[in-house]
Amino acid sequence: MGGVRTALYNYLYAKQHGGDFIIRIEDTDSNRFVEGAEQYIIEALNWCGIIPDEGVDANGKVVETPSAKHPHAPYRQSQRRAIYRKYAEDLIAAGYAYYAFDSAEELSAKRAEAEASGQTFIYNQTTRQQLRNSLTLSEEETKRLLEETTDWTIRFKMPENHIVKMDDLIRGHIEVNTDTLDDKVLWKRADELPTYHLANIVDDHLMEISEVIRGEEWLPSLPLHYMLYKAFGWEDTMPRFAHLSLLLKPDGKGKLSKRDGDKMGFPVFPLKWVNKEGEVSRGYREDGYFPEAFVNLLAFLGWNPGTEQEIFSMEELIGAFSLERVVKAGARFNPEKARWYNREYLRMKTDDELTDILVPVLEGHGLNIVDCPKCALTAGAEFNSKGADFEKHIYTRDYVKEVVALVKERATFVADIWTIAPYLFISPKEFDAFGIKAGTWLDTKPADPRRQPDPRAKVYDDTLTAPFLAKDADKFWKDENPSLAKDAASFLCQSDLSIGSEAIAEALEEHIKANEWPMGKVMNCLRLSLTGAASGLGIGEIVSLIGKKELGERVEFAAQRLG
RNA sequence: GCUGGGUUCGUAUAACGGUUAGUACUCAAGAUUCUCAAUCUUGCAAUAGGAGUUCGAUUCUCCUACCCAGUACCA
Repeated sequence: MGGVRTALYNYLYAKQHGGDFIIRIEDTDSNRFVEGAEQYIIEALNWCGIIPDEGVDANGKVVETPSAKHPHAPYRQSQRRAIYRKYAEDLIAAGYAYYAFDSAEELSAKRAEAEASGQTFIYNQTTRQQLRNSLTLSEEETKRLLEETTDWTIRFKMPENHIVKMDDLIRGHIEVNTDTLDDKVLWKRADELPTYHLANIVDDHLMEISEVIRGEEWLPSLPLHYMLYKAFGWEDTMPRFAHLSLLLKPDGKGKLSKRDGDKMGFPVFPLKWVNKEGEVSRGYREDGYFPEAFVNLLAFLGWNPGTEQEIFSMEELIGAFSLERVVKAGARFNPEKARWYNREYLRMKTDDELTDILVPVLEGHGLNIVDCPKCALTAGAEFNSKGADFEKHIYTRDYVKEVVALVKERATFVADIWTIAPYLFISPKEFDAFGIKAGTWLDTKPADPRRQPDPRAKVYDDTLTAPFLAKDADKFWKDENPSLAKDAASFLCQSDLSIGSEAIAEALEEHIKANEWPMGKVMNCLRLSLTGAASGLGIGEIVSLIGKKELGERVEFAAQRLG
């Protein structure tokens, strides 16, 4: 999420200023190569609608050879090896860097030693004179080691007592004394690759990068980067910098990590990711978020337009974004608000768009959706007036669309439409004892389906044959006069159901009142019979969709089952 | 430890020296309804602490506390 947000801000900034958004793969650590990571990044950005102008071709592949559209290729630093060494050597020739021959083991031993005596070992101007490098060794010795050993490095020679004056687009002016900095490794002989610091500065220069918008973890390296630009003599074309605060975990302390998502039940990855060990991290895409909602909520994590508008399309974001309005403090991610954003976007979608997404979900639950009634003829479907065959589980797309129109205002994700009202597709075979005990006749409230996956939905998937608790049935069927539900149902069967759900409900209510039946009880018993649950859609709406035949069968089945 | 950055309702944020400190999410209550949602209305809730500058500080300065990052031959 943090990475996508950083990319998004870069993209918005670039597009707003008529610039290009370039993808460069900074893979200079051969030990940390992760199979598939590069493709994942490109796919994730693509899903978000962040389309690079340069660096990635139309097929989503990182460009390796220069062309008019991709003049700075290759865009993988591992394929730019040849470039960096020259620049590192130039730095040495100019006295800004030196060869260091201390092995990684020697250095970590020194660090451990210093730590044991309560101190910190730093490779800097006070220690470099006691270490093995081209500053302390003779020229011949240096030359010999360069040829005979393969694990030397090139380090930046940080000057003494120099105040580096920096400007950050978000944080303003910052000053740091070089005495607090160390001699960073710029180039490693072991894998013939530069470190981030060198590769980044060289490539940003070569690729004519004008703005660097990156995470706050880079702020401590900024003075080094300033010094490098100065050493190269590139100060005039140095990019401007902006350091973004980090995303924090929803509770407690620290920055957002993969584990938080697992623990709190929300994704921290844009797309599902499976690592080498087979560990699965869920993704926003797979969880049912709209990319527009994801982008919108990410944009607002650490930025705001200063107005009260909260819903922004990518186009609007490009217009409104500004680094001046990026917040300096770390932003804590709020999963509730994330869901709210998705709900808002779901409501903005047309019924057709939502239906397109819902159909595969329904098919995944074993339902058959056909585009037209005629298509189903060969399958032998017998549709009700709305286009549903409950026995064979075949439904027209138009029927699905009606369900979408009816249920979407209660849903956060498209898949919720099924979870909220499976009974609009499948006859309930089991009845929710919890629902019977809840509702009006006993004083407990059912769980809010918004907050949790509705446990009642499981009734349809898992427990079709689970026995209904006899004492609950007793309570329901005998004490609450639900036989009136049967009478109400037979009234409906004799009525015209093509008059619309509101008219149906109205007629039914009049009938109940005329007979002086208890309204709430009759209605709720009817709902339980039709849906298997004690709460949900309006009776008129349900009846209008499922039709007389299904209505009669469901009430009859409920009476048998619960009676 | 050191260096740098940060700190406004529970959360995201607004107010860039003068406001009854606003908005959204969450939560609570009410209206509505056959239930549950949705919707509408109302409500709860914050300037980390302390000095200073100023007629006046959320806003500027300093100190303290706390949080974050860096301190790798990682990015």
